[in-house]
Amino acid sequence: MANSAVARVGRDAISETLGREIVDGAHRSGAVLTLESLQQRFGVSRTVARDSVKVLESHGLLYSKRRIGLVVTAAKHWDVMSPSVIAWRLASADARGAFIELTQLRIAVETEAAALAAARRTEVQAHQMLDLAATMRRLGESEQLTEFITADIAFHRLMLEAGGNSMFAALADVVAEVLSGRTQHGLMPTRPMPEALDAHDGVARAIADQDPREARRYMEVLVDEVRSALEE
Amino acid sequence: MANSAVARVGRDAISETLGREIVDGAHRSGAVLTLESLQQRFGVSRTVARDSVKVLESHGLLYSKRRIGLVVTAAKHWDVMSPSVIAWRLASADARGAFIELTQLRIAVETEAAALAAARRTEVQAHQMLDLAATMRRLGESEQLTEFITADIAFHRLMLEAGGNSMFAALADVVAEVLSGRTQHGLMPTRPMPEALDAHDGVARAIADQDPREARRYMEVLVDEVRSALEE
DNA sequence: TAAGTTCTAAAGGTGTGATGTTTGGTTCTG
DNA sequence: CAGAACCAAACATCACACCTTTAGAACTTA
Repeated sequence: MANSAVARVGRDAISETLGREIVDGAHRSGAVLTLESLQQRFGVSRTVARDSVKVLESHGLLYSKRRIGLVVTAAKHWDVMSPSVIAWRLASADARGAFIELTQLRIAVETEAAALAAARRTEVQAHQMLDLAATMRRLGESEQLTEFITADIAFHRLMLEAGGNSMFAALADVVAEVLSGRTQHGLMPTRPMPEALDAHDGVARAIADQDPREARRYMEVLVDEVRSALEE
Repeated sequence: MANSAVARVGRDAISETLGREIVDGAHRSGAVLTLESLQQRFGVSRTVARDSVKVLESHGLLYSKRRIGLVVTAAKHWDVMSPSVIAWRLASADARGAFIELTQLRIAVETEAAALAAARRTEVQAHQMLDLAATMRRLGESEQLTEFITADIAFHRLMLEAGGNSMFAALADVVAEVLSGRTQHGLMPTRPMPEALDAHDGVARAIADQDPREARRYMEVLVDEVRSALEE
């Protein structure tokens, strides 16, 4: 039953492919596709083509119009906070731009998240944060970069979740992406700076002490470093 | 061809209804629906039922599993930043909780956005911001609350867009929602405080002056007010 | 010539029946 | 009792028919 003429492809793969193409600019805003063309191209039935389109449509990448077809939407209407769109942008030609925007978002959210975490953290979370800060220091000073980043990600995720704001928590994956991407984008020294280690410590202690103001202050230090790295 | 037994309902209305129900907790995490049950309930064909499900699926509210059906996802997996989900949450029983989270997000993003706008604004945007700040003062002092809020929304939207970060710009609608919702949630005095007017002025001037540090400082003033209102 | 009207065909929307595919459960067997 | 074999449920996909909307062409008319 293999289709020899066309690379037969699963349902998700189609929206995945099209999503990447649109975000990548392969189809300009206003460009028109048709279900028929998708059926041809991917060798699938109308049902599957429509399913894929539905996904893209609900992320705002296109909309379908009778008698016209599938109209690609301008970037300003994309659901740019959705994990799928973020992933597509990070895989696009403008990955760097996306990365910078994500970093700016992270910077914005994390100072507030630190303060929130200080106000809301549980006892267990407080201990975990202190532990992670200590781990980061140890790994950072012995230059075990991979393990360091893992701990760093866990630290930030925990902090974002401890604040009790689900929208902040939802950014944990984004932050993880940004943190592990920093090395590729030359935004990270091979050896974590002592100031950064101190600041992580400070944040953890402030959160444990339930001191939002202090937590914010230390997080500002971290974030300032990232900002200046961004401006190079 | 009207279906008399069941209230026949359009395609979008179904995902809308189900989305609200799930977000509202009417279907717990792990609950299972079937396409068949949706067809029955809404009096639609499989095609339409599947379309609706696809939308919910791409926002992470459920996933479909063979031999099982449509499984409602835990809240932590929802695409909580997507405009649809935000709207559903704001229409749910926990609207207040959603509103608070959105406000926290707004607070987080806007300080950073002010600084970004100062760095990136065009000449035209600088003038518009100054104008809007002046308009807000006039309307605020004459207690024209409705018009004031309109100007307020325009001000914040412009600022968010001026920074050039598409993720910040995407929050403009959310911020608009929060700003106009403040009155309903008792987070806003009937007469804008003079300090708030001054701060808006300050932000506008700093952005016009391309002074990120100052823009951030004034925005902090605004945001501090909102924070304290939130803590009551 | 310009403006309005009618018509038509293109493209998505919806409905249905048949068939494929996965997979949780059940039953059978050694 | 463990594991293999089997079954049936529910979604996945396909094919096809028909409905609905609507951009644009053709046509009319002032």
